[in-house]
Amino acid sequence: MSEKSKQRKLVLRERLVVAAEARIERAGLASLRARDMASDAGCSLGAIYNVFEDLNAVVMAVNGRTFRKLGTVVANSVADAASIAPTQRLIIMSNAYLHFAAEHKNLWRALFDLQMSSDGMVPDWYLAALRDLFQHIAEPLAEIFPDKNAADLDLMTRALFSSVHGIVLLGLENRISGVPIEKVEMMISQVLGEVGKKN
Amino acid sequence: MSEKSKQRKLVLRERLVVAAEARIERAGLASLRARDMASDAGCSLGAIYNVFEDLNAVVMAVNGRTFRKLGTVVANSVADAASIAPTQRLIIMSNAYLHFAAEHKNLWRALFDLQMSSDGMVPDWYLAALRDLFQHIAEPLAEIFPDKNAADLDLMTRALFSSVHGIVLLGLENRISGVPIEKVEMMISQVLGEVGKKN
DNA sequence: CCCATTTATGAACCACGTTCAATATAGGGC
DNA sequence: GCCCTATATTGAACGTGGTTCATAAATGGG
Repeated sequence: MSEKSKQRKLVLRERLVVAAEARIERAGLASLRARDMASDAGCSLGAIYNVFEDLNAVVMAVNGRTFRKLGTVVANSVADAASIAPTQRLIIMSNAYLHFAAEHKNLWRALFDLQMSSDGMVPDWYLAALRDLFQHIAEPLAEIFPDKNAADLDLMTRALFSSVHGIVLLGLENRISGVPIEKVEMMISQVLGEVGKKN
Repeated sequence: MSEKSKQRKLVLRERLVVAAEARIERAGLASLRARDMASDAGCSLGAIYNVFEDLNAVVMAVNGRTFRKLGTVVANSVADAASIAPTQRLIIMSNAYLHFAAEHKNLWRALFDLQMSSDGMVPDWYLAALRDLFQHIAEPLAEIFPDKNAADLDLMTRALFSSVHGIVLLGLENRISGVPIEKVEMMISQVLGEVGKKN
């Protein structure tokens, strides 16, 4: 395969990912259609399968972008906050997470709605992005609990991430909550604030 | 429509729900097929649509049963625990929630995977079941925080339910955690334990 | 027993992801 | 520039699965 071919392949992949992302963002993962994507990207239906394994792979690529954006947003939220108390930093990051989820609800949901656990193949970038996210949480936690060992810290990191994720998830699910976003912020602060009271 | 007709309709509904439940429990919501359900229940394909609006409605009926079972399990876990400290009661209920989810993973996931928020119609029994669940959580919380008003308690109830839900959700999602169930119990205890330390 | 009305049936319809035989294009040797 | 082969592109066709509906069977009152 010539260099030009690889280049065109890459360009088409990009066009397809952009098209898929726009569709998902606008109308949700469930309404993504191969034929729509193809016409958005200005290629034939079959062309999708020349550059991607299947639709799932396209969505995974979209999820990759989303995950990177999410990571950036969370990291930036505490970038210049070295002097802020660790509990506050946790709350700030969680609020960044909440607002990203609220502003890109459909893209954010796609991160978790796409099932991939079935065949056990989780791509490396997914695990890496998750590790990065966890690392940002573990840091303030290590300040709050300087005596905890690595395993305990890891467990607490996962516990808190999961808690915040759950609050955001159900908070944005209007069938369950119908709670305005400021209330969701308060819920996060409540749970994290209690943890921050040390032992 | 005669009385006998209504009776037969009800019987068929029941047979279909049982068939759907078995399929979902065994292989997950995503693998439920109308044709399979019909042959399991010993009726024709079209008969499904005589007694249910569509497949979604069948799954909603299954979810109704699951939700009732879940409510019973959680309620029973603290039925004879009036003398136990409220924080412990919260932990016991959460573990009951965790174990129900772990033992009926596919049925439990179906509770949340089925999208219904789109057309805003949430059935009454769903909201009622949720209210019941929240009530069980609010009770120990009211003991821990006797000074909080109803609105604050409600917020904290939702926050803690969401937290536990998130921990269970990501804890059972092997792509993210791969954490054994005892560790998930520990995470729940950690988060709830901190809250239980009062103010 | 007959006819009207209700109920059940499954073949057919449609939407979609995916495939693949047919077509178009590209590239290299002369 | 001209073939010819290899590679890439295409979109019609296939398989699957939810849903519908014309037709057939069953039901029940007179």
